[in-house]
This record gives sequence, structure tokens and C-alpha cells, in this order.
Amino acid sequence: MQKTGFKNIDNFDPRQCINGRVSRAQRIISNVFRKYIKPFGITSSQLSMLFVLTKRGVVSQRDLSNILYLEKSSVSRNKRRLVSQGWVQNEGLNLTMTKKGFMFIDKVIPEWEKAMLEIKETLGEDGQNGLSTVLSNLTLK
Amino acid sequence: MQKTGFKNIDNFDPRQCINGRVSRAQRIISNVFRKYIKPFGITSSQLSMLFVLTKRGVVSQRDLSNILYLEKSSVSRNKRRLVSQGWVQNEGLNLTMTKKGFMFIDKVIPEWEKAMLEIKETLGEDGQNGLSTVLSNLTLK
DNA sequence: TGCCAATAGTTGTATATACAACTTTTAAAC
DNA sequence: GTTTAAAAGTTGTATATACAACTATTGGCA
Repeated sequence: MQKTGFKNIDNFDPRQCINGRVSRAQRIISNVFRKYIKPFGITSSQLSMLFVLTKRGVVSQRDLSNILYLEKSSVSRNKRRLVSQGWVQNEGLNLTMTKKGFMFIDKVIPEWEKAMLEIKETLGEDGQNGLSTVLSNLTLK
Repeated sequence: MQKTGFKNIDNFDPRQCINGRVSRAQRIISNVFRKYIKPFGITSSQLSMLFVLTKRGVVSQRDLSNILYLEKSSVSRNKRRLVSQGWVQNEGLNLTMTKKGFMFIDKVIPEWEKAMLEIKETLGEDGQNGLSTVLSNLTLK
């Protein structure tokens, strides 16, 4: 690490940056999932929304925003793509899965499970536990 | 959790999805960092690139791609923004910080440290260790 | 030295995301 | 029941990212 003569710069270690580390982890993990689910014509963001809908049945966009920690405008646009694929429909302001959506998810789950296996193997027991700790500390406050 | 009659759906738990969990964690953490650094007119992605340049001195875009686990086209576009701000310059194909860039980073670091403190407090000791484990298992195979 | 293959970098296109400003819907007060 | 304030949802704009296709650069070799 070069000396710059700038006090703050010479005394900090950017490799410890938590934001940088999590972003990198996220890209690595997303690339693995993408590899498995892309053939189905869906992205992992879209899959996350479908997962919530699949298990909860009826949710508002606000619910999705809270659950996924996504800005409401992002939910709005992601929803549009799911609707245009015919996987999701509006019932008033609420969203529900279509029959086609259920069939689609049922078909994707096996590949999603393969992605999970690959990532779990890479993370190991300690990595999986570490991730759980990170998540609960971030979300349960 | 509703019953759907679809075998795969009724027997899976999407809350365990590692991709979904990491994405959510990433959004939560990014929002904290953004709060601190946005007043300086920089994003956390851009900051990550400047951090690498600041400490290494001279790097190619390919280096950045490898270090940050970013597609080369993403590096190319992020670089363009850093150059247009006058923080980074090309020396042939290599990139280096400008004087202005060094002064800028030196000024930002104290706020970055505040963001780090806030996140570390939220993560706790166990969360920080967990994150380190996740990262090393993902990157050092 | 000049050619060619490999590597590096850029551009086209699509999705993802946030913030601000706007519109629509809902619900409360009267 | 009408009005109106709050909540929900959408749209404009900018950055972030990946993949594919393209262009540019660089080294090795004849």
C-alpha cells in the first residue's frame, strides 16, 4: 500500500469496508443463482417477489416493499414485469399469483434447490451460520 | 403459508433463500452507507473503485474487475463517471487517482468511518465475524 | 517488421435500484 | 355523502449491473 501523504488515506484499510464486502458477496452469489434460473427466463429479484407471493397468497406492494426491503418504486417496476409474464395479477391493489405463476414456480424450484446446494457447499456450515447471524442482526432490531 | 397443491411449492421454504437474504442485507447496508456519503456526491460503488485505486496506485480495469468481482463492462462505465468527476485519470490503459481524487477521498474517509461504526454496531461482534467467514469462504476456495 | 491471435476495453440492450415528484386510492372527519 | 388528508402506487431520472457483440491494444512469431 503506497504512502500518499494524506493522513486519513495512509491510516485506513478499505479492504475492511463492510459495504464493499457485502456487495462483492452479493455479486458472487447472484451469479451462481443466475446460472441456474436464467434458462427459465427469470431473474433472482423477480424470483424473490414470486416467492413471497407464492407463500403468502395475497400481498400489497407495500408489503413486498417491507418484506424485501425494497423501495416502493422498485416493487412497482418489478411487478410490471411479473404481470407482463402472466405470473402475477392485480386484485384491486393487491397482488396474487396466477395459475400460470404457480405452475412456473413449481417448475423452477428444483433448479433453485441446485443453486442453493452449490452455494451452501461453498459457504460451508460456518458460512451459512455467519450469514444467518448477519441477517438477524440487520433485520431484528 | 397456504397450501397450493403443487408439491414443490408446498414443501419448500423460500425464506431460506440465500440469494434473497444476501440481497436484502446488501440493500440494508447500502442504505446506511449512502446516507453518509451521498452528501459528497459519490455512490458506494464508485467509492469501492476509488478505494482500490487509492491503495494500489496503478491498476488496469481488468484488475478492478477481478478484485471487485465486477463485469468488465460495469467497470468501464463506472470508470467513466469517476473520470468525469476528475477523480481518476487514464495513463494509457491503466488508471490512477488524480490529486483531486486523493484530496476528495481524504475528505470522505471520516464519514465513511461513521457509516462503518453504525453498521458495526448493528452487526455486533458475531455479525462482523459471520460476514468475514462468508466472504473468505466465497472468495478463497 | 508486419501479421495474427489473445487480451482488454467499449457499446447496445435489458433489468435493478433509489429518490423525488406526481397521481390515485383509501379512509377519516364533518 | 362530500371533502380532504394520508397512504399507496406510478413515473421521471440517474446510477449499477450483466451479457453479447463489437473495437482496440498488445505480444509473440515468422
